[in-house]
Amino acid sequence: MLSKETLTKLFPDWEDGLYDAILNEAELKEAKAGTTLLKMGQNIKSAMLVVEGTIKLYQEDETGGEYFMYHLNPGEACAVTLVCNYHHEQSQVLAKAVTDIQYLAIPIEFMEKWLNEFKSWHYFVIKTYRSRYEELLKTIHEIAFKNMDERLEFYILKYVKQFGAIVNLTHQDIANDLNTSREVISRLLKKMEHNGWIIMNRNSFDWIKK
Amino acid sequence: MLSKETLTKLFPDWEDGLYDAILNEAELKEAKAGTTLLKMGQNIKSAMLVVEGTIKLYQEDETGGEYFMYHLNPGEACAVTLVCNYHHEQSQVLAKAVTDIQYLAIPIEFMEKWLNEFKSWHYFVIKTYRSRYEELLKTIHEIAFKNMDERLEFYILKYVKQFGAIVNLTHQDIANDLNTSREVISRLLKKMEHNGWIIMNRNSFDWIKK
DNA sequence: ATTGTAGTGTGATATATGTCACCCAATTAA
DNA sequence: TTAATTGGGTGACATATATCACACTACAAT
Repeated sequence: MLSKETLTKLFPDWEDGLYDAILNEAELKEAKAGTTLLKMGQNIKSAMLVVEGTIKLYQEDETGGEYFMYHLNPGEACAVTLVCNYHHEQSQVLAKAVTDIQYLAIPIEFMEKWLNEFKSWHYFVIKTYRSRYEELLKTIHEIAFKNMDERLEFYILKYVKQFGAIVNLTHQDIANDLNTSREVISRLLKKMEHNGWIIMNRNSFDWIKK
Repeated sequence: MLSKETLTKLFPDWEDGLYDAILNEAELKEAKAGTTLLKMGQNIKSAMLVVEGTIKLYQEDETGGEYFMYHLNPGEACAVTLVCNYHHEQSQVLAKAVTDIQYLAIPIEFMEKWLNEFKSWHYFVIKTYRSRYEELLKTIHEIAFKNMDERLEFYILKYVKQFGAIVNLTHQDIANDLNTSREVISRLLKKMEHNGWIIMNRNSFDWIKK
C-alpha cells in the first residue's frame, strides 16, 4: 500500500497538498521485469512515476529497431507522460521495465490541474524535462560522433553505474539496445577482453577497466 | 526599441506583469547571420528568446564536428538557457544565427524569480522544454535508424519548411550540418537529381519532389 | 546419457560511408 | 583578360558495420 512516508522519501521537495493529491488520485501499479509499459504511437492515459525498480526508455523504429536512451529510477518520472494541455497525445518513446517495478499512474486530466495548484509539481515537471533533455543530448552526441566501440563502452558504463560491474546481459541484448547485430557486439567485446577491460563469462561479463 | 506590442504578438499567452518584467530586465540584442551565439561548454549568463530571424541549434563534438538538431524561430526560446536553480551552468549545445537576428537576453538570476512570480512564464518554460525534447527525439530517430540518403531528405525538408523550396546551401554546408563529407552529399544529391526530386544549380538547388 | 536450445566465435562477403586525389566549371579579384 | 578562388564531379581505395553461414559449447530438459 502506498504511504505518505514512501512519497516523502521519493519526492522530498513536494508540498503537503501534493502528497495528498497523489494518495487520492494515483494508482500504485506493479509490473514484472521485461514488461513493455509504453509503446510508440500508443495513446497516453496516465503519467508514470517510478516508485521501485528501473525502467529503460527507448526510441523505437517502425521496422522493429530500438535504441536505448536512458534509465528511470525511483523518484523519477517519464517526461513524455507528464503531458500538459492535450489529451490523445501519442507516446514517442518505448518504455520497458528492466526489473520488477512499482509505479504510480496518474490520469492525465490531473496534469493541467496540478500545474495550477501545486508549485512543487510545476518544478518537478520542469526538472524532469530538463534532465531528460540532457540525457537525449548525450545520446545524440554518441550516435552522431562515435563509432560502435565507443558507444558500446558508453553503454556498458551506464549499465555499470545502474547495476554494478557484473554485466548480466547477453550480446544479443546489447545489440538490440544499440540497434546493431550480435556479431558486432561479440567482436567488440572480444577486443575489450584482449585489452583487459572485461572478463567474459557465459551470459555475463565483468567490467574491470579502471 | 522593444515595445509591449512586439511582446504581445510574440508571446500572446503571457500575463501582463511578465511583459513589464521583460521590458525592465531584458536586453534586446542583435547578431549578424553566421554569428555563433553559444558554444558548447560556455558558461550561460542569460536566457535567449528569439524576436526576429532564425537560429540553428547543434550538438557539437570536441573534435570540431557538428550535428544540426533544430531551428528556433521568433517567439521561441533556447531551452538550455532557461536554467533554473544553478549558476555556472555550461551549455551543452551550439547555437548559430542563420539570418540576421534580434533576441532578448535575460540575465539568469531572473529565471528562478520569474518561475515563482509568473505562472505564464512557468508554462512557457515547460512548453519550451517539451517541444525541444520532441525535436531531439526526432533527431535521434534519424541518426539511429536512417541511412544518409534519408537523413539528407529529412534535413532538406526541414530547410524547405523554414525557408522555401529554393535551398541556398552549398554541399559543404549540408555536409557540416550532418557531420559527413562533401563528396557524400554531392553523390546523394546527384541521385536525387536523377530521381527528379531536385533541380541543381550552382550554390543552390530546388526541391521539387511532391 | 541424449537431445535441444541459447549463447557465443569467426570467416567470408556485402554495403554504406569516409578519405584521397585530382579535375573541371563558374565566379570573383586583379 | 588573366589568375585565383570556390563549388562541384568522380574514380579509387580504406574502413566500419551488416549480413550470412556455420561451428562450437554450456546448460537445461527429458
